[in-house]
Amino acid sequence: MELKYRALEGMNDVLPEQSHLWQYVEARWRDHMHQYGYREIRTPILETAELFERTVGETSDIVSKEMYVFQRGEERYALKPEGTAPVVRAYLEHGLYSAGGVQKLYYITPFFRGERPQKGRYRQAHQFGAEIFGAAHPLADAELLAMVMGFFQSLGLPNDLLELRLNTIGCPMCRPAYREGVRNFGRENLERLCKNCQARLERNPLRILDCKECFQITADAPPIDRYLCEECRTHFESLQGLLKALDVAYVRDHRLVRGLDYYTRTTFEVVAEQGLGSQNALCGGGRYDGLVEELGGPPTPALGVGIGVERTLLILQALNMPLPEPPTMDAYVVAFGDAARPVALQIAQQLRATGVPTEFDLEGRSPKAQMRLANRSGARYAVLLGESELQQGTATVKDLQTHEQMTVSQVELTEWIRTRL
RNA sequence: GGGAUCGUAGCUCAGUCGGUUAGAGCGCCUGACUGUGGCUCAGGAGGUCGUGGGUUCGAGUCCCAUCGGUCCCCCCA
Repeated sequence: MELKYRALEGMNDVLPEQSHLWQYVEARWRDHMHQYGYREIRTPILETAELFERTVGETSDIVSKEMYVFQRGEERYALKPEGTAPVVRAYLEHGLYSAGGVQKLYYITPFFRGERPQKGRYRQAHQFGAEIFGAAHPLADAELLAMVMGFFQSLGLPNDLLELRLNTIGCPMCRPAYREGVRNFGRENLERLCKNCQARLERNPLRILDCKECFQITADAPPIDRYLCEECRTHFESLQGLLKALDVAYVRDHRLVRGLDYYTRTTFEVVAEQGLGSQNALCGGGRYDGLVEELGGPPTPALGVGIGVERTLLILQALNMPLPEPPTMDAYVVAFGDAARPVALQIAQQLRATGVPTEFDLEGRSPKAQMRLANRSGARYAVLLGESELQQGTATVKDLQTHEQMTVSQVELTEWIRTRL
């Protein structure tokens, strides 16, 4: 069929047959966040483009070629391409730091990147995010990672099907030296690197480490460990000790540098070994101790994670994890004949008001058709109303599983059904 | 941005070397049952074969273009 209007490339409708699955993982996430003491924050979809240019980085792929930017009057706006920067902006704008102590915030948000879509990658995607402000101690890193792995576990995903990859990328004190080290290594091997990496060697040398094309060559690049300053080194060692104590398995990945400029020290991601195709990262995150200050706030250590909702759903389905059935009706009110329809509607309303999910035919259909719909709705009980019931002030209740029928007075009907569900 | 692949009813698909009114299953609607579902049977609705152009006496089938889906590179959630 030729359609005049269709959803934009990479933008998906979530249809009723899938939406209950979204509700399920969202509910799990909210529960999980509550367990850990996070509170929800919701920020607008639009921000000034500059917010992301400053934080994510002008040279990052996200900003330089994937961000949706448009102009209206003098202002340049961007659809949020990630979740952290807006939360930091709100954190500062409303002075949340003045409450003192650690602030733990979570969110569920769409985000937008103009990429070519493929499995697990869309132009509008959604993420579960969690951010911790004001916690410099590695305890925070450890709790965050344990929280993330615990979330996947709570969805039934065995942790041994996932791989937590962990790295540290140092801080402004020690990273420059490391960047130079990698840059020098790159220059020494310049002609062997791919064109892409040759180009970014000057602007963002660390990115050559996670280039798949240059995987072989950069295997010999210097690891960061001997460049780390004392503070970064002890932070990372302490974190690793805590993870072991918590029995959180991880793999050290020297190449994990990530594409957002604001990260410091800890970086991590969780990849699925099967079920996701080539976009196999379920989540990514890390520490961003300099970001709050970068945006004009007080020096505030912080860290966070973004979990892909679509990818989570994909892997749950691919690995046949337990998922809820779509919700069904409990009752269906059937009217035999036009005279019964208004009464049937009233009774449906009563049932709904007492918390019984109830369906009712809105087309004035035949009894037969209504019964068919009653069956399809999944309702346990069909409430039948015809002339004789109307005269006697009763309803015939049919149990659609056992096929049993009985007469119940209209006054007692809602209570009768409620007690039997 | 580069590449691969696919586009026939709501869905899953068939359609033989181009040949006449384009089919099936599922789903949907109606009836068999003047007030009763799931099974069965009968009937019905629904497609300008993604779109545009070309070749041909004739195109769903061949050619070109274009749009869209899917997947991959890139990048990342």
